[in-house]
Amino acid sequence: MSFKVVRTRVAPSPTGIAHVGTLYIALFNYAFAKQNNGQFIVRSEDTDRSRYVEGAEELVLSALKWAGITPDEDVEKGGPYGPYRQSERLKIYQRYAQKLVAAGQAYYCFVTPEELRQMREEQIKAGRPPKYDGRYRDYPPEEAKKRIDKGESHVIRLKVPSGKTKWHDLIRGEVEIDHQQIDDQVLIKSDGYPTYHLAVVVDDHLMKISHIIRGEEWISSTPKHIILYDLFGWEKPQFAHMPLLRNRDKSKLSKRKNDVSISSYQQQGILPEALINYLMLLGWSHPQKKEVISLLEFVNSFTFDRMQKTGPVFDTEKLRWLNGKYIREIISTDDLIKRLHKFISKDFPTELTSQVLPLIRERLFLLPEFDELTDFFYQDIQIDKDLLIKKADAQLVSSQIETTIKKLEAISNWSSESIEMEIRNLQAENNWQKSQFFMMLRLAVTGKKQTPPLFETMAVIGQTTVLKRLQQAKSLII
RNA sequence: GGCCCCAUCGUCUAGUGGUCUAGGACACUGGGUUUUCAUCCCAGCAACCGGGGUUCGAGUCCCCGUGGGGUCACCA
Repeated sequence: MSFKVVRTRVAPSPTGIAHVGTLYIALFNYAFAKQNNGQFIVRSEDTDRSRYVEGAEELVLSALKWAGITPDEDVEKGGPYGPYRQSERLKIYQRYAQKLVAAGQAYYCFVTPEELRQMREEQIKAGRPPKYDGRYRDYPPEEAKKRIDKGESHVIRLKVPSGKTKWHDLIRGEVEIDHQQIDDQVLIKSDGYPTYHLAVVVDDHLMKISHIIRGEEWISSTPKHIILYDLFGWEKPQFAHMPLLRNRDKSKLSKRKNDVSISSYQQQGILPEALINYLMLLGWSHPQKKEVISLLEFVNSFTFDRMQKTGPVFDTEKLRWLNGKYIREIISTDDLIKRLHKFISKDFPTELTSQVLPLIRERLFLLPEFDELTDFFYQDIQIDKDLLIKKADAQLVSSQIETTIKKLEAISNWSSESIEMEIRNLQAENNWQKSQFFMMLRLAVTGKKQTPPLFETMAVIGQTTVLKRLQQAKSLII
């Protein structure tokens, strides 16, 4: 290996949403580059004008940054090997394609897409594999030039040599593919844009990419790329083909069958750390079996030999657990408050945050759940009368509330400790059933069956409001 | 269909010939703590795709099946 610096890249095509699959691949590229003090690059693969979506580029970049996968070079910040947008590099691809034509390693082809389609149909009908028949392979260049000068539509195809391509894949070991499987690839389309295969090789070489870490779907295309490296006489990068993320039915992860948009996880209140952590665990495992892993730890401990070759199912039930774990154990309180900010209802009284947060933190798995866990602290509540008297008759409940009100009214230092003392004494003195009495109070004071611990909750709600709610509950019963 | 890749609990995975009556995590079930829920703790359920080899010994190596996936575009 004579690449002096490890440089990796991810090359999304701006065709819509920021996809978790892109983040997955980016994560491993980033980690490997950083581990080796190298650079991680994001290149925009926008050579398909028909699928181009305005704004998609920024979407991907901002999603990567949100996740902490910050590129060293990209379309926005540039870098020494720009431009990083393929549509701005058209002349470069043309030049290299022409070199191949001049060397007799590529050729002009005038078959139209319609003719190709027909050709394939006939081949399939005849039970043969659909393949370009190479009819312009040996077409005289002078003839071709004439037709081009007349303005005839054409493409440039690679004259794929016979033989086999073999490479050592960092994840899969030796892989060998016969060139028989490969058509004479189109290098330059009739619109003058390069195809992926030409552009990716030219750019990766020019941008000094040392390691190509990409999805398994590219394995069968790898010979096309290696052939080009060889034809140009360029040093070949290392290849690592990652397992493909799957749907539940094991098919390739798709937006039809799965939530694949990074922004959707942002909106659901998934922390970037949790998402990244979850992604690390798909196909890779920590040598000490750790499961909660920071990006930095991942960068330091990643190795290709711990990669699994099977495509993992992208099943996010574990992601939710990880998110809760980060919320309650990993990130700091101040940090949590910051992240909660855009999810908290505008009516929420900010001054309550520090008191409420400790009470609901361990109940919080997704950031937006904050509101439903805390609304009764500051909003008017609805009390279900039937639930109040479900475990005891109305008369008893009424007297329970009345006595409780008296006791609570008398408290001069309103705190969870003083509340607890009064209420526990009350329960013991009257020998009321604990679960009935406490649940009744909970319902009366919060309107909910499930809340944080009662005394602490009451302490936060405040003496006046608690008493008011108890009165209200009592009036419901009579 | 050709070619390529892959195959351990429902899911994510550990496992690189013997320590595997296969370990962990999520989920699920039961129990404990507890005024509810949640957290936490404990326990349980649950897998080496099948068949042949190689070997004293195979989840681990080889072959054949089977199954799944990917790919065969002027999309990436």
